[in-house]
Order: sequence, then C-alpha cells, then structure tokens
Amino acid sequence: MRISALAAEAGMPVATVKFYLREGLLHAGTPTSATQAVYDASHVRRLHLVRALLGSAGLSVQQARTIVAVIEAPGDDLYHALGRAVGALPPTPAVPAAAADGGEPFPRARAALESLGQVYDPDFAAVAQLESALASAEAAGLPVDDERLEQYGRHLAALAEFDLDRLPADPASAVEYTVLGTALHEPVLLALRRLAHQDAAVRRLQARPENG
Amino acid sequence: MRISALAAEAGMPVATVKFYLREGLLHAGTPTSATQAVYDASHVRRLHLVRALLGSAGLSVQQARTIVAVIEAPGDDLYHALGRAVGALPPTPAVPAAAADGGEPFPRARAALESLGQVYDPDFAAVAQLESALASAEAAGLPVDDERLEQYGRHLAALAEFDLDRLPADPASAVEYTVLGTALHEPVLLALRRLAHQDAAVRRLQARPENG
DNA sequence: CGTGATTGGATAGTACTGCTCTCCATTATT
DNA sequence: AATAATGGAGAGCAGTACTATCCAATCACG
Repeated sequence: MRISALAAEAGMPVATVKFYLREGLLHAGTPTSATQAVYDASHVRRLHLVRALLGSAGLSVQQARTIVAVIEAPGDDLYHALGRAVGALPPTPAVPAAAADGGEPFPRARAALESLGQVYDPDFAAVAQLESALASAEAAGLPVDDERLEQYGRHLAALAEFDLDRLPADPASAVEYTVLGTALHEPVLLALRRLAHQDAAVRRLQARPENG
Repeated sequence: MRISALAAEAGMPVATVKFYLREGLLHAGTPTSATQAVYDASHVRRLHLVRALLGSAGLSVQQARTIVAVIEAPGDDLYHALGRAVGALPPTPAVPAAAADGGEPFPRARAALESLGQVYDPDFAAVAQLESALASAEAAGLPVDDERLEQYGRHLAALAEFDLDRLPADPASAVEYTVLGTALHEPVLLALRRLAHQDAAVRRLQARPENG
C-alpha cells in the first residue's frame, strides 16, 4: 500500500498524511526505493488513532505526539508511562504560579487526595490540573466544597477500579490500554455526565411542574 | 472604578479587558460621559468567570460568549437554558455526518441512554457528543462495551443526583449554578479520574510487584 | 483656563496552530 | 521514452486569542 492508498483508506487528503508523518504522529513506511515506501494496516490503525486524539479527544499535535510516543515506547513501567501520557493531556499548563514560593505547591489538591486516602505525588501532572481546576472554580465564584470532592472522588475511584480490572496482562498492551483509555474515554465520560444532568433535571421538573 | 482599576483588580492588561468588552464577554460599564464609564464588583466577578471559562475550562471566546449569554438571560426555563449552554461546550461540532441519511442519527448514544433508562432527546448536543466519542473510541481500536457504558452511566447519574440536590431554588441562580457547574466542574472531574487511575495503578503494582 | 494624562472605541498587527498547496528531483508504470 | 506518482521540504492560509497603536473626547490639576 502506497501513500495515496493509505490516505484513501483513512479518508483524509494525502497532504494531511504527509503532515502527520512530518510531525511524528505516523511512523514511516518501509522504503522500497529512494522515493517510495509501502504502508500497512498498522499505519491505517495509527491514522484512526491520531484522528481520534486530535478530533474527539481534542488534543493538540504536540500532545498527540507525546501519547503516540508513549505507546510506541512504553518502557514496561506502567506507572511512569501513564505519568508521561497524562502530563501531555489537556488542560495542559495553566499552573505556572504558586509553585516556587517555598510553600506547599498544591494545597487544595493535597488536602483532597489525603481526605480520599489516595497517593499524593506532586510530580504527577493531574495534581497540578486538579489544583488549577479547584482554584479556577473558586475564582469564578463556584467553590468545590469537601463533600462534593468526596463524592466525585469516590465515584471516580470506583470507575478507576472497573477500568483497571480490565487491564491486559501484557505490559505493552497495558500501557496502550491505559493511555488510550484515559484520553479516549474522557469525552464519553463528559457526554454521559451532561446527559445525566439533563435527565436528572427533567425528572425534577416533572416532579415540580411549577418550575418547567 | 474605571477601566484601568478594573484591569488591575482582575490582574490582566487593559487591552484584554477592552477585548472582552468588544467580544461581549464583559457587560459595559455605566457611562458617566461620552468617553468614560464606571465599573463595579460585578465586572470584577465577570472577569474572573471569563478567565475560568477561557482558561481552566478550555473554552473558546465564542463558547464562553454563549455561556455568558445564557447566564445573563436564563429565561426561567432550566431545561432549555441548560441545553443551550451545554451545546456551546466542547467538544463542539465534530458530528456533521450520518445525520441526514434518513436512519437513526445517533444509534449508539440512543441505545446507551435507553439501556440506562435516561431520556433521549436528539436535539440535546451532548447526545451528538456521546455518539461522536463512542465512534472515535471505536475507530481508534478501543470500543466502549455495554458494561463499561453501564458502569459509567450509573456513577455519573449518581453524581448528577448529588449536583441537582444542591440546585438553588431561585430559577436564575439555578441556571447559573447548573451551567457553571457543568463547565467548571468538568476539569475537576477529569483530574480526579486521572488521579484515581494513578492511585489504582499504584495499588495494583504494589500488590503484584513483578510488574513494577 | 489650559495642559497633560486617561478613557472608550476602533483598526491593525502578532504569535501560534493545524492543516493545505506548491514545488522538485527521483522513481515507477506503460 | 513519456507520463504519473512519490517522498520530502518550504511556503501559504485561515482561525484564534490576544496586544499594540492610534484617535478624538474628556478628565484632573494647577
């Protein structure tokens, strides 16, 4: 399969495939000469993955590149591979402040995790994301109280257990499963949450028709 | 309070405040003459909200404008206000296809909602988002099976109940609470999920040290 | 009352991103 | 030998979130 066939298979212009090649999102084909290479099913699969990461998961090219790199070279260490991958997922930076003033860098996140009985590793990017999200919500006038944090944490821990129960035994597959699961299931989760809110709202309005 | 004081209060350049004014993200101040206006605490609050929406929540200016508009003119109808607001949240469109071929536009989403016993309203944007997210995950080689959908749905329904239990009685406050909660709690939710995954992974690796 | 600073308002410019287009020498196909 | 396609690289383009410049009107101050 050459590049035009690959592009047709994945349903995108050849120029875009070339762009992904240049950006390191798609591994090179096997060259058959100085100006020709053949691609196989792994390239088709990768293109679908890249489309999902850039489209539905809403990642930037840079972020997707990190994810793809982790999947290509997982390194047998699920914990650090997951750490690297999660660090690349949005919301990305957004937390430059409050880190260097000597004090606790992530006070809210730390308190939350401790009250949930979860590990607290300040190097894990999601800790900074949590801190930033809590600070933003508070700044916008909608602080997240302890009870809500507790509720959210418990339900998400249950879901995490469910996800981890399905972890493949093979370490390389485990990394890919976890990384892709983190990135690709998030949109599903958010959509389901919005729908659950809608459903709950409808039920309440039916129960109290004076508000509908 | 004039514009420079407002900008200082909110911690951003005057040019940015002017930009938000132009983009309809910030309501105008009360003019005291042809070239002067005064701003109050509501403007400071709004700027914090806008920063949270554009920053932590990751919205575009366009999306934030819709949210702000819903909050300013909620219209007493929580269901439709929520619908308008959620329609503006990312991931935004991404689902132009499969809608006009006469068949069911969102088969996966519909099946999921019916098996969860939730309302199915194809006009609700989150339905399209769910369909798109499920299709993307499947295209990337990580299909979401019924059991996972069921689990996710149940836990998120429980969280939605929790959120709705805290709904303010006043309709205008209810809309603002719901809309902001949808937008601003999502980053919290995602961060907590990633942390729960990390925590669960650590526990499993400790239990099976041959994989760490 | 006059002079310099500030304001609201508009226009243009910037930096970045995700493609998309064009070009080219080399190679495959006929 | 003629035509077409390829890999590779550079430039171009449209959109986004600001940012900077300019302007006449107005304010603050002596």
